[in-house]
Parts: sequence; structure tokens; C-alpha cells
Amino acid sequence: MNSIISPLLTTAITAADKTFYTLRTDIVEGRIAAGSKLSEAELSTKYGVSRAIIREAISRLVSCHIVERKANIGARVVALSLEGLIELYQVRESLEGMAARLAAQNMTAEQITELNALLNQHAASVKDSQSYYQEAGDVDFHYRIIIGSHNTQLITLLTEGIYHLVRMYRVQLGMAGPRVTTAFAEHQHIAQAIANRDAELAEMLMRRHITYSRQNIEHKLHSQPQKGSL
Amino acid sequence: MNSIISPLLTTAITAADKTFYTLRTDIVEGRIAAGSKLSEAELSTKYGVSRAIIREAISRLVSCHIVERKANIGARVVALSLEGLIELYQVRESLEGMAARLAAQNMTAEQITELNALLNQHAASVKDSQSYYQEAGDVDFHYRIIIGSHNTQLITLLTEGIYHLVRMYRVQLGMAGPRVTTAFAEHQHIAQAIANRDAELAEMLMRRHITYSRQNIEHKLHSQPQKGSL
DNA sequence: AACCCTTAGATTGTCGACAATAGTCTGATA
DNA sequence: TATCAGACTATTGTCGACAATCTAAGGGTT
Repeated sequence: MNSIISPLLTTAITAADKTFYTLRTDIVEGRIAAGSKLSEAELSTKYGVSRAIIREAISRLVSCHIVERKANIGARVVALSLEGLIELYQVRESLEGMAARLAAQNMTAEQITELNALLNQHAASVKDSQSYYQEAGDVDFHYRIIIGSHNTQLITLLTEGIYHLVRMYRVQLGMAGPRVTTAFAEHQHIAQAIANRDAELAEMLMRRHITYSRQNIEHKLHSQPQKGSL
Repeated sequence: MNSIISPLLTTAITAADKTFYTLRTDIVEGRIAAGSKLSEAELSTKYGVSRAIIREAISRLVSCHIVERKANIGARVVALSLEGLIELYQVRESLEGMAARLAAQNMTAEQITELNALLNQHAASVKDSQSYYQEAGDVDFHYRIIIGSHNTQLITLLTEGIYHLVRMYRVQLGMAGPRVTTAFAEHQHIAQAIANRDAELAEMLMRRHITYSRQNIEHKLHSQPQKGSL
């Protein structure tokens, strides 16, 4: 889909790495249910690796906040709630707002050109079938701005941490959000601000953009008390 | 010193946990130099545990961005640079600004009272010897606001991730920043905004507060090209 | 019947040994 | 002398086994 799933590493890939990526995908995409227990022995036979590998993979998932572990008891996939998803959106608002600000300052001319090309490409998709833009396109747009911030810490936090969490919540809570066309217009305005090197405006627009999404979720929270599949 | 170092866990503490905390402290406090290699066998004998424990501890440090690891080659403490520290301050500005905003909305009356009590206590210290406030007091103040945000994701990111990194950079780059008395005044203004439940203002003041610190560092960067002990 | 203690099973934590890979040194050849 | 091939050493990656801990079942007591 896009390069968020498997980061661009020049270094060798070990069995523990593969198991980590596989396990994470299985959880994020919902093949392993939220709240379910992760038995080391069970996963060991399932993925055909030793328990040590499984343990390392689980440890990393704990670091990502995808899994919680209690000593001598075991590891469980985190429990999902709309409140938790809202918390994540608050963090996103903060971090991606800063990313947009820094992108306006630091993006190269090429990166800006590519960002606009991406939007033009999306414009066509939006007219045809609005379905495409819903997921991959949105992720791509945000991803490029994050990378454009040129801030390593920020990039790592968002692409290796927050984004997988957000996706997990959205998939498992069944948040196939609408907001397609309006979101597209917001993306255009953000890209414009970045092209104008207007850092203040870029940050403000990005924060609003994410705030709208969050409010959209909060609205669902209040209209239908519990939607979670848990 | 304060509860950031060892989080409040009700669960049992395993040998891997202890080793992780010890190793992290040794690195953050500079007893293990930045950029140095972490030999598993060496650390195994040094801390008196098996290599498996060391490997788990290192894995966790990698997740914290304190250590970098290449497959089949080994792990090194991250290289320090003022540029990296500045990147961290940008992330802090973003996250702690949001924390202040949320704290103004969500802090309990007790928490606000305690925050003011802390500031009063500091006021005395500042008059006597300005040295105290430099480190622990500053951390305490920020810590309470982070906790006051009541956003689990935000709290974890800051207290288990960013803060140890910032401290490591500051210790090892020899950043015993001045800005003592002015910082204290800024803290007072932030606390006032939170007490008034003025979320907008609290965020703005916190962001400025951290921006000032960052600019203070950037100034050093330009005046003395390389200060790093590496 | 309710409660507590003991015991058995299963799961996690820890360890030492083996396998695989990276880096180094030697030595032969052009 | 410079360079490349190959073996050797050291370090990391992976594995299966043992130890420690938690959970549940069973029996006994009040």
C-alpha cells in the first residue's frame, strides 16, 4: 500500500523483525481481536518460530502501545474505546500540526511539487469514486507532510507509533469515516499554505483538519453509546 | 528525585525490568558515553544477568530511541548533536503545548492547588539559591501539567520517551541552562492560565516557554560550533 | 454451604548452548 | 607492493530446556 507499513531499512531483516511486522499487521488489521490474550506458546507454533522470537515481537508491540503485558501473567492486545481513539487524535493534532509547520519551513521544492501532484491525482479519484480517497490517499497525504518536516523524532513517533495505533482503532471500531470531499478541500488548503511557506497557517489548518475528524468521532460517540466490537 | 524515573507500576518487577532501568539511567546520566557500543556479552557480565535479559533491555532502549541497533552488527548509544536536541524541543513544544491545553480543561481542583503550592515552594528556593530550580523543580512543574492532561497517550509519550531523551542530551552535551528566574515567571503565568481554565492561553504560553529554551540552545549552537563531549 | 489451604497444571521468566553473520588477519598472486 | 581470496575470530541471532510464578481445581474444615 505505502511505505508506512514496512519502513525503509537498509539493514538486514531478522526473523524477529518479520514476526514483529506480521504480528502487528495481524493485530492492526483485526485478524487478532482487541483485548485477546497473546499466548507465547500458541503464537510460537502459529508463526513457526521459537518463543524467544515471539517474546521479542511482543516486547516491541508493548513499546508501540499496541499490546499490554503484565509480568508473569501475559500479554493482551490493548482494549479499544472511543475515548482512547479521541486521545490519539489529540496527540495527532499536536504532532501533525507541528509537522505541517516544519514542512512549510523545510520541505524541498521537489517534495512540494510531488505533494501537489498527489493532490491532482486524488482530485480525479474523488470525482470518479469517492471510495479510494477514504483510506490510502489520506494516509499518503499526511505521510508526505510528516516526512517533509525533516524532524527525525517527529517522523519516527508518527509513522512507527501513532499511525498504526490509529489504524487499529479505526479498523476495529468500524470507523470508515465519511468526510471524504470536505477532507480533500482541507488537504488542498494545507498544501497551498505549505507551498507559500506559511508555517503558521499550515499548522493551524492541519490542526483544524484533524480536529474536525476528532469531532466527527466524538459525535458518533454521543449518538451511539457503544459501537465497539469488543 | 521524582516519579518520572521509575513509573508507578503495581505489577511485579522482573530482572529484565531492573536491567532496563539501570542501563537507561547509566546511559542518560552519562556513565555510558554517547555513541559507544553496547556489547551484549560485556553488559551480561557487568550486570550479572544472562544475555537474553540484556538483549531485552537493549530492545526496549531502541524503542525509546536511546539506542540504535543494526542486525548482526550491534547496538550503539545514539550519537548526540545539538540539532537532535533542537528536534526534541520542537516535539516537546508541540506535545507539552497540547498537555497544557488539556490540563486547563481536565485538571482537578486538587491538582491545580498542588501545582500552585509547588510554585510557591519554588519561589522561596529561587530567592535563596537559584541552583535548585534548575533541574528538579523544572521537571516537577512540567511533569504535573503532563499528568494533568489526563491523556494517557500523551503522558506515556512524554514521561517514558521524550523526557529521558531530553535529559540525556542535556547531561551529555553539558546544557546546564541558565534561564532560571525568567523560566520561573513563565511557569507562574502558565499555572495562572490553567487555574483560569484558559486552554488557549495555557497552550500558547507553554509553547513559548519551550520555544525560548530551544532558542537559548540554538544560540549556543551558533556561538560555539561544537560543544559535544563526543 | 461457604471458605481456606493445598496441590497440580499451565504459562511466563531466565538461562546456557548452538547457528549464522560481520569483521579481521593471513597469505598467495599479479 | 597492492589486491583479492580464504580462513579465523568475535559478535549477534535463534533455539530448547529449566526455574519461578500465577491460576484453577479439589478436599477438608467450620
